[in-house]
Amino acid sequence: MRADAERSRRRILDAACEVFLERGPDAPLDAVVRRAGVGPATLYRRFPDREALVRALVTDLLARLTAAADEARRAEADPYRALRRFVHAAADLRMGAAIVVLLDELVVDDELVAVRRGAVTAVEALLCGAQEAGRLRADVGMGDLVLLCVRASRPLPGGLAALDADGSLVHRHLDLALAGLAVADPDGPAGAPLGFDEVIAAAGRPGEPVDGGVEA
Amino acid sequence: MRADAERSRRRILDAACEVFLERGPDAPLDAVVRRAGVGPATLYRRFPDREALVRALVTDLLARLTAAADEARRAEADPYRALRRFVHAAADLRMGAAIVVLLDELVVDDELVAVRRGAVTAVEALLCGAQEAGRLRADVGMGDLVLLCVRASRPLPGGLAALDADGSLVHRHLDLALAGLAVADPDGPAGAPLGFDEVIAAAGRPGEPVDGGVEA
DNA sequence: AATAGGCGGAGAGATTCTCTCCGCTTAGTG
DNA sequence: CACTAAGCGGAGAGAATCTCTCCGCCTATT
Repeated sequence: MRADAERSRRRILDAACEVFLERGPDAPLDAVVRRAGVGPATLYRRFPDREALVRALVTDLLARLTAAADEARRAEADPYRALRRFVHAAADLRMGAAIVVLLDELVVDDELVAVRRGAVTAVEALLCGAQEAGRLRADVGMGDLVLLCVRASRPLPGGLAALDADGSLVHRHLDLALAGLAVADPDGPAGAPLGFDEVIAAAGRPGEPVDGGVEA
Repeated sequence: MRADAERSRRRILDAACEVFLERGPDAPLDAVVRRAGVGPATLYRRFPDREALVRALVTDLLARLTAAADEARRAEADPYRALRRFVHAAADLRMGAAIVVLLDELVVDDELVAVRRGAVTAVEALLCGAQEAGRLRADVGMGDLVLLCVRASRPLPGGLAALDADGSLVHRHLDLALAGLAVADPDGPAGAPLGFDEVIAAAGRPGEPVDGGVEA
């Protein structure tokens, strides 16, 4: 693959990540094109349809996520610090996008299951490590962690996004949230720990129409 | 105003709140109409244009928010519990919507400034109370609190929304996050406390085009 | 029972989105 | 340096969506 083609591909994926994050998985591909600063033809040549783009984006992100988890595990001896390092990296990767589009827009084929399992395993190792070391409360689950990342990595709505142009606020708020996950418990959070499986289950069925309201 | 008209109005405002929250302030009014289960004419009769709808929604939400803050203050003797009660109420009100649309879509006239000041004052009282009582870390500001509420009260993207159909997860995660704001500090969060004024400033200018990327 | 105000649906006109064709540009190769 | 094949952006057709209005039926209120 030619160098400029690879560069275009990267720009499109990055743009798609942001756009889907901001406007949801149904965002016009037109918006992706504009954000990426490429011509429409370039997108459609590389990704024949929306599904192909989404799939490429998701597998790309999951792979990078797995790599980040492994890196964090290697780089930090203390399990809590490792988890923390990973969570910050995940925020930088805009992990939320992977999850959100993964969820309804795609039929989960074997390849996707495999790459997803890889990511989950790597992150679980971090989570369990921190818990076994007694640094993380026992009543939080993978799902809580994932949702924390999803919420944190979404860009702020509207003009608020400008507040975090350099991405430092995300990290501040992640730290605050992590402090809540650490053992130090005043009352403990309401409800039971949320597992990853429940998240997947919610994601399983292709996003039922959300207009709902009063149908028939 | 006739009873059914009042009911329609309420349904439209509720629907608009959800739709703007999910799809951003540029969401088609068509979608609001569908969600509300009313005819298009009903919306346009009540709110001549998008601006009128947004304005009504924002003032309505800010008023309810102020009421919630006062109620929390009265209902709980302990300042930290009062703050906590308020934050949960704010999440139920989908406070995020008020902020987001307030921010770029509207010219802030005097009425809006007044009602906003009312809300800010009420919430500040809660925050300062909890801090003076030594129950809340001193290095968090109004902006942090507001952004916490904004993040927490947004519906989860895509199919994840189904996870929290009954709204209980929001409260769990708010509790976790609040625990992070409480004094118990392992390291303290990165960065300086975020004030409310900075949030307003970010919001001040009407949402510059976000497509950006490579212009000129 | 009368009536004024309210309601939803159909649809015109404008806008936006998807996707393709085509002539120019650029990266890799000998 | 020249050649060539791959890549690129823009213009634009056709489809889809969105905004907003007219109109005939319905239903609170007196």
